[in-house]
Amino acid sequence: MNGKPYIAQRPKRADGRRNYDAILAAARKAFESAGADASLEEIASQAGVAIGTLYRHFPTRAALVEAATRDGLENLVAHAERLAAGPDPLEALLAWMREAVVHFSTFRGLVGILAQSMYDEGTPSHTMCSAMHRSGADLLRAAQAADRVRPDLTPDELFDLLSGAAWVREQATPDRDGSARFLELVLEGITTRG
Amino acid sequence: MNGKPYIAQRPKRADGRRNYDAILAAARKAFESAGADASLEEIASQAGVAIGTLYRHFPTRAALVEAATRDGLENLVAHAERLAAGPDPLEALLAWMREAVVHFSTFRGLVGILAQSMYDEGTPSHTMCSAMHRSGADLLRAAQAADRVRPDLTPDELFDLLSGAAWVREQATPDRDGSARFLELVLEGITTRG
DNA sequence: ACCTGAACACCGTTCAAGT
DNA sequence: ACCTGAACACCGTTCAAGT
Repeated sequence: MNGKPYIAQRPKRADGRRNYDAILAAARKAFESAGADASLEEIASQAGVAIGTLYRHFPTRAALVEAATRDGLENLVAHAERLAAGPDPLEALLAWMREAVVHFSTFRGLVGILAQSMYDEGTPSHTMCSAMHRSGADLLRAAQAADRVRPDLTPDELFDLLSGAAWVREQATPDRDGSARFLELVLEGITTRG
Repeated sequence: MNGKPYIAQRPKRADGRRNYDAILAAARKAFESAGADASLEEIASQAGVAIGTLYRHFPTRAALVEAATRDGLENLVAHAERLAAGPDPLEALLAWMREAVVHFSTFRGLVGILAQSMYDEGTPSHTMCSAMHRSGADLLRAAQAADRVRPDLTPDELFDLLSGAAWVREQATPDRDGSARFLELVLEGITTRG
């Protein structure tokens, strides 16, 4: 429909770059403690800038969230490539799944944003999400080719399972995090048994 | 910590009851279209009452959500009892799980509220949630006693799986709802195979 | 090119005045 | 016992004025 979604860019001028970095650092801290709907005014004030400066660099909340989580998604993609080179395609997939669940639940509300991004091209994180989606799909295909995962499982279904696990983790309290067990149970359902 | 959570009560006076019902109807509609964080002012205005009247009946958003979903949870408990009387304990559990997932995802944000209520006694829906939790646990225990479900699955784990499925459904668009398949895959992981 | 902060809009929440 | 709506607070968002 509309044009390309706005992707935040690190400014070239020194003062702009300093503020950009300070806002991102404050945003990550705020998201982790208050979730994806943390107060933008609070973030600006923690970063020591006026609210207009935050909006100049990140015109929408989605752009700020995307910038704050870009590194993590890139790491996930890079790690998938390293894992794909390993000997055991099932172990590679499982290790990546565990890592993905942890990243998806970095802060409350993130997994919902990622799930929407996956299927909405109008979203800042859509491109990164698609790349990550492809990484996971590649690992899945390899594990299926080796007859270690049921052949009828699609990449979309894999991501529903991962997102569900991440959501459980996002809801968890330190004393009660069911996401590891959740993933374990899911794996029982998708791995092939001899 | 603090006293009992406030549970909304249907008033005795006719005008109060009329408003109470109108607010609930408007709230259900608003929650379904805008999620659990729908505008309260909009709900009051749709119900034809002043904002103060909404607050008089439902002093917190949680109280309004609880009142709007109380019937559904009661039905779920009642249905569990009927199912428990049936001949096949696995079928009973599965039927109830499917129904629970649908109810948990009545509107965006509900499953998160329910998940919190399950473990936070300070919440209006805690009592209802606990009753529902017991219903599910009973069906689970019966299916395990019949050797149809893995014996090491706990009720808390069952609810994590149900909540994850409901969350996937909550995110879904009409053309893409992966929750049925999600549940199917989960069932592969928890049923015992001969 | 970047920053500031006042200004406006919207919504949640409370409460004094009413019937 | 219940209703009304003004009042206050808080936050998102824009924009004119500045460097």
